[in-house]
Amino acid sequence: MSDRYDFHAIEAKWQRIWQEQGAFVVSGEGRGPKFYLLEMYPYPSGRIHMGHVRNYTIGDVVARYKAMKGYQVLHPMGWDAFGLPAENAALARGVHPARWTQENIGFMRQQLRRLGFSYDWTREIATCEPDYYRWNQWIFLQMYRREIAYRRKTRLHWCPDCKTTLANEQVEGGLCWRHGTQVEEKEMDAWFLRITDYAEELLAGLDTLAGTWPERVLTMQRNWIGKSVGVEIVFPIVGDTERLSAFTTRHDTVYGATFMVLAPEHPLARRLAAGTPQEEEVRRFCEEMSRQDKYQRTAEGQEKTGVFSGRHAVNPMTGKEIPIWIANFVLMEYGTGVIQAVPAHDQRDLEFARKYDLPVRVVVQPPGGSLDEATLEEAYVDEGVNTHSGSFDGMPTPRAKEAIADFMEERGIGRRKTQYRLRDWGISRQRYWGTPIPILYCKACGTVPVPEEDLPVILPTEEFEFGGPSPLTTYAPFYRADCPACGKEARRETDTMDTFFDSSWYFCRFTSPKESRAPFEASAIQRWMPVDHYIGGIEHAVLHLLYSRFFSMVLRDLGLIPQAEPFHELLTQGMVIKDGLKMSKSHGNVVDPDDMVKKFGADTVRLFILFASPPERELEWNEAGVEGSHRFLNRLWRLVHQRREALQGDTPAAPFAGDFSPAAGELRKRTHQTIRRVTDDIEQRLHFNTAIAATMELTNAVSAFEDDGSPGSRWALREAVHHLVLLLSPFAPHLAEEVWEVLGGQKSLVSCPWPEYDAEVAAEETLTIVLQVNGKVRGRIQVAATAEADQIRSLALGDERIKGWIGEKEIRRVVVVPGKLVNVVV
RNA sequence: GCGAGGGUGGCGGAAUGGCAGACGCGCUAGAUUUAGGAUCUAGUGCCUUCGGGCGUGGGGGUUCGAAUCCCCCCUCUCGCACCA
Repeated sequence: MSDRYDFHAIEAKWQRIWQEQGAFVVSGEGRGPKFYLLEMYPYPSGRIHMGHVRNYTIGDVVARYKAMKGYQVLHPMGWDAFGLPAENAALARGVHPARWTQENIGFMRQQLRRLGFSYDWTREIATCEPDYYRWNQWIFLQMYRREIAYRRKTRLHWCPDCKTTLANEQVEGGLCWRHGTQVEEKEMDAWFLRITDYAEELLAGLDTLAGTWPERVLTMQRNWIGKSVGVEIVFPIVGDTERLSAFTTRHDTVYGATFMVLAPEHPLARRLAAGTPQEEEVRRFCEEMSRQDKYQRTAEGQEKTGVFSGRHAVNPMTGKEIPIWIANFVLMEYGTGVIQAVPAHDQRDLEFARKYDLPVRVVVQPPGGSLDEATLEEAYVDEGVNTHSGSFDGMPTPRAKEAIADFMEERGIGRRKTQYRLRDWGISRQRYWGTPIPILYCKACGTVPVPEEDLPVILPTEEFEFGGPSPLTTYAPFYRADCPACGKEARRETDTMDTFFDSSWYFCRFTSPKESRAPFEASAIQRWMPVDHYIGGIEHAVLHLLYSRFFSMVLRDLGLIPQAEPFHELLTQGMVIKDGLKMSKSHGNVVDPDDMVKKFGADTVRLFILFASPPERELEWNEAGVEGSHRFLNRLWRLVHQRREALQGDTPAAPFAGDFSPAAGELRKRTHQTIRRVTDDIEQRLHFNTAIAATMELTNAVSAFEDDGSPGSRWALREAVHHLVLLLSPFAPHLAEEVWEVLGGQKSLVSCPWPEYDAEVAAEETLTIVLQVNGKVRGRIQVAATAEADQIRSLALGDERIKGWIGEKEIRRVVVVPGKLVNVVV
């Protein structure tokens, strides 16, 4: 053993040994209960970034810790290998997306290996391999058969930079999630997955995840699903056979509906106005609206504008005729694209009514209040008691809702309805680098699924021209096919799948990645699913995590997996920050993990990342802090090196029968207290920063310990260092292994059990009691841990300093908290 | 606007009703060294008349005791955003 901490040599050595031993390979029914630990697999963009390193380091600590605790740990890694950046790279550098992707995977795999992560590399998958994507196609066919996958023509979000359509979830405030480009609208045929069929279960499942998923993610998914319970009310149109249906959650206010409003895109908007004096005005308004950017037009705070359609509807409850308007603030996508406007009880409707001088009618009074419709400035939106509502007068809001809904259903005026904000998931992408959708279009037979035995539909990897439309659309060997039903010529679907399809079930594939007859093997799924602990970035709170939950429900309904929720515990790690900004290329503040590993070693980088901040919080990158972590590892190295002679000998596994000096006893106490602290910090809240701080304190105690050469002293020293190394091994595994070997450890730490603490040794025999007078600290005393409250009380009152502070004052109360403090109130 | 999470030394952070600032960084002084951005030792919240006083975004409250619980306000980050 050299006296220099040669981290390059040490890390390379142990990475080789782990690989040779297959230290992390999982096969068969291993010892112990299962633990499936997964980190979100990366897109092979070219290089690992600090966010990956953080994500995977956190996961690796948990994996190594659980393995030492006796679990059989499944800890796989793979590549989310389809996607647009590969095509962009092809355009920019003339490299085929397949080659670019493969090269990136090769490079990034080496980067991950150099960080010493405990992956079972025999299970590595890449979604761009036919072995993988054929099962995308197979799952798609099962969905098609069950009508979960369907095709329809619709308006879709189109990103001009991606040159493809986007799912609702991929549009953020009207901008492309990847490019930040204004998203356009395009009408086209596309494949959808009926995620809305699972809206209710997706919502209900969130309740079962409370406690194991962050509240933030649950809220985001709840908001995204956006459930509303209400009534769809039918309003006849005067002089027309058409009727208007409007969804509302406030059917209790229907008596106050004094006008109707249609979205400008509503198909009836222009037709209703035809032949009225307003026809021209309506035409102009609708055209102007269609020219405006929809996201700006429908943004909150936008001035409400509209036009009268020239026609009237009938309020089915009052029988009164009410005008039909067309306005910018009504969305065609939500509900029916028509609203009943109740200005007294809806702020938007009130603003609109005041602007265009439409009637306001109060039908709900707050408790004790009396709203005046002539002077009302703010809509009353809370619950109250119905008024001016015919036979429903005097009913409190919840009862009025029930009674009015019943009444409407009996008369056929309306029906109860649950509305969701969630839309079906559009998965068609007009791109090349993705899974081909296994569908054929035959002139005679129509839409025909590719027979399962013909899978996979292979994505051709010829040297195409990239940059324009997908080369699949012009490459005849791909799109030309025979119809499996009639044998005549058919055209193959040339759209590929959204890559979120790939990632919605990859965690299942890891359980049996080589399975060739099915997407995964039943017994492997039984053993390993669900993922016990899933770790990744918050950016997938809605996208990937919602889609994966949906897929799991579908796979369960297909009888392929036992349970619906795929991820038991979820940890969303915080961002890596530098100079107050997210570390990213666009901010120009990127620190390359490779540079750091070269300069300080993988163990240092891992340790710093874990030490600087708890996992769920942001992490401020600070190179001085990295040096601090490096110094700590160096200090530990030197400590072992300097005391090498003393440290070799009987391991603490062999109990020591003799006596310990007071100093040795003190060190043993610290050792066992540290085991307890580190274990609790990992187990209870994954706070690695405080766990590492505890190991630093023990290191300091070992440094300060003066070895008197006696057998007891030697034994206590060895015990401390042995345990210290075990405790550090999940964080800095290479150094720990190397030191362990020096200490005389016979086998790799990977197969060593996590240390247990001895509660008796860890116990404090005396405690420091804080003495307070009126809540202010005025002194401290040492008492035996076994001391009773009465004893502590009299010791405290007898203390000279405390006597001085009490003086002549009258003691009003003495609070004694055994083991903690005494507070004298005067 | 609604929802979630934050605000503690010069910095990252610790303490979840009981000693505020563990641990680390940085800084100061000293030792050692040819030298050091290496190592070791000591110190390091602010004020102080050296008794002590003040201090966890601000204000109020509960309590013997509050960074921690409750109410109001300010502020930052993220998500949703005219959803009927």
